[in-house]
Amino acid sequence: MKTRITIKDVARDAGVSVSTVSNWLRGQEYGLATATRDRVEASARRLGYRPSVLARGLRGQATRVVGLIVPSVTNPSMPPIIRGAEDRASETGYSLFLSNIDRHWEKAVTHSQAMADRGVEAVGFAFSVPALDAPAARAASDAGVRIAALLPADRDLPANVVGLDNEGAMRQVVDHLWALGHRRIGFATNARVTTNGPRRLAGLGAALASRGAALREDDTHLDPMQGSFDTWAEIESGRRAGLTLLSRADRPTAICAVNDLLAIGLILAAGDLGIRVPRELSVVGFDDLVEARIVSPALTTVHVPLYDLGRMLAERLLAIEPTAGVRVTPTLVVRGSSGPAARGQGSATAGSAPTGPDHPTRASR
Amino acid sequence: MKTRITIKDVARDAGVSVSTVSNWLRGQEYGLATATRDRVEASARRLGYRPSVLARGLRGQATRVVGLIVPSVTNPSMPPIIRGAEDRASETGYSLFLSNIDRHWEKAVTHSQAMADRGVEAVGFAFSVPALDAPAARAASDAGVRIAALLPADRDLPANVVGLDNEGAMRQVVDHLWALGHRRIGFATNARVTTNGPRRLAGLGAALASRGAALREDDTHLDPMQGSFDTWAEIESGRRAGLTLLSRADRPTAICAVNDLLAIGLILAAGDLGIRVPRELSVVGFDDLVEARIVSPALTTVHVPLYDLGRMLAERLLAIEPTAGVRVTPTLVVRGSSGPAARGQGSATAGSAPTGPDHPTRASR
DNA sequence: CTGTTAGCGCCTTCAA
DNA sequence: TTGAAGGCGCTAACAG
Repeated sequence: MKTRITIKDVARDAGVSVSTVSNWLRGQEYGLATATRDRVEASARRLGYRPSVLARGLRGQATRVVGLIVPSVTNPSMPPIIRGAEDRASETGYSLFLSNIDRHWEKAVTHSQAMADRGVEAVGFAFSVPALDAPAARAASDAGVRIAALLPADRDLPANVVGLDNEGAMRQVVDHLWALGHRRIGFATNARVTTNGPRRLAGLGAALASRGAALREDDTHLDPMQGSFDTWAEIESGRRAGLTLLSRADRPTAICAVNDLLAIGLILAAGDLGIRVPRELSVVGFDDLVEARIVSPALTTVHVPLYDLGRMLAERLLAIEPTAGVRVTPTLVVRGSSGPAARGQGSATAGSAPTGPDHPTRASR
Repeated sequence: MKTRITIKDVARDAGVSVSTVSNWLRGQEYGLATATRDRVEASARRLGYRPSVLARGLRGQATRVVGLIVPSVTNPSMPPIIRGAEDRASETGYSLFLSNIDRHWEKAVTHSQAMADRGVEAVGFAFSVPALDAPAARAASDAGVRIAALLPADRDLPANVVGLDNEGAMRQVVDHLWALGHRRIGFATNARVTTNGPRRLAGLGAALASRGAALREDDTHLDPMQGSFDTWAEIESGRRAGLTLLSRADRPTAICAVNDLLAIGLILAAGDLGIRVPRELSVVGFDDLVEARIVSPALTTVHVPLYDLGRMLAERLLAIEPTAGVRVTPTLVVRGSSGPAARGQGSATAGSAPTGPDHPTRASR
């Protein structure tokens, strides 16, 4: 445990005053005699001097730290977002505080305060606050910290918000399924997906309505999903939803899931019931996680540019002035889990390989 | 952007001196008159005072921040580790700096310096440094920062190391496969898995040798895996390995993968080649990611307690004094991807369902 | 029991 | 072009 070497040590070693070293630190703006500069630079390097960001921050300067609060690190959609944010931040020499709240929303308040106490310049929320004026966000901004968030894109898009256009995405999903002949499309979600879930459901309903069809009440299922918070639990919730929606003779020919995890659960449920995907049932997910390419059949899903979302969020965290909100419309990627609607509802049609026909326009895994 | 309220404001408001407030802050150790304490507490609460961790840190106190450097956030084995570390840290009121280096090992140095500059008390490395004396770790400890790491458990287990017993795990794998009649067991890895990979390979060899069998050179494959760093790329590298190892009439009856991602790739490769798993080929993974339960058949794999590993690592980050190293031996979990060895190598035996027999001792998904 | 004082490492006027 | 002094918010002696 060496004792930290300070600006003073460098000054003494170089035979100059501390402020000279300080000037040198802050760049060449103030003209320094080249000789002096070299001396300072030499001793700084030789001593292995590293300025203390702590002390700088204390003086009201930039601490070069931003915080990110995520609802759940283990949710597979988060890592790409985190990576995007971290990449963007570190490009500008910033570090990232990460805070996982495991969907205990009340923790967001304490964690954002903890961040503020540690002098972060800004804190970002990844899908965690329903609105920017939620308690956690308020706590942060009361502490003089900038805030930004990743949210569903509603009609008005506040500054510093990266908004996900759920409705636009669901419209694409319906376009796709409709073209395949599906008229009865169901929806599976759970109580966990609180911000995007309702929008996706509403988006599905609206898209169907615009074609004169309707979303049947009994074709939607919201799993209560209490207890464990982990990824597998979310898949299981999709499976339960699937069991409920599919255990009827009169069932939809396609089901959209609120996210890929649920969709994987739906595929498992279909397997449990001996329903073949996509021949007898089409399944569409949301997010386009790696997992979507692992299940079989591979999932037709809405590709959300998670990494970019993370970058855009960090962008707003780093900006001094509020930045205009962006609306991001994700795009559908078609894989093996969706196919032509079965003629008679629930009854299989003939032919084709188990994994379904490989349509040329389809994405490979 | 309010101006921050300081200890001085509280002091003035309560009509006491700053040091009285400071004493109050640091707990009741110093006897304070109850009346004074109440007054201070009241004004602090009313003003919404929050002590600055920055200033405290400057005074050489605890900053209550630890750092964690991970090779890749998007690698599915990391989130549980991060969650474990974050949970443990926040239990004690600590915050976590997260740093993603996307397997650019040289970044570990700059990032751990950046953390040190920001006054972290300790930095942890998750599988990222081959040894505790690597440059990044050295940089941190030169700056007077404690360090800890998650590493393969070698013979000697230094303090502050959480060591994973790869050899013990591979022994269990071989026990299992051997009992199923497998005598030729292959191994698939890639150039990315640098710390655990070689140990797992060696462990497999040793376990086979102890039974008088040998690991054949041509039954092992190391995919170079250049380019993209994402999860799917790792799965693809497993697929390439599988294609190489399995495209021969004379092939092993079982293959172990260095991790679950590669194992999933092996299953895909088997599918490509029309080789049925587990009837004609057994596949065993490592890590027990959620993904292992998503593929079909579900993966027989080594369950690594990632969350606990994260906690144990954080435990060492938080401890002032070096803590003894721990050796963690993961345990095998048997699922659908392993089964009895085919009689004639490469030729299928009769009977059983496509997904393989559901042996009673097997774990369900 | 409470107040005064002197820094922690750095930056920022203001002089020299 | 360089130096001296003061202060950021807090703690830690030491007085009172």
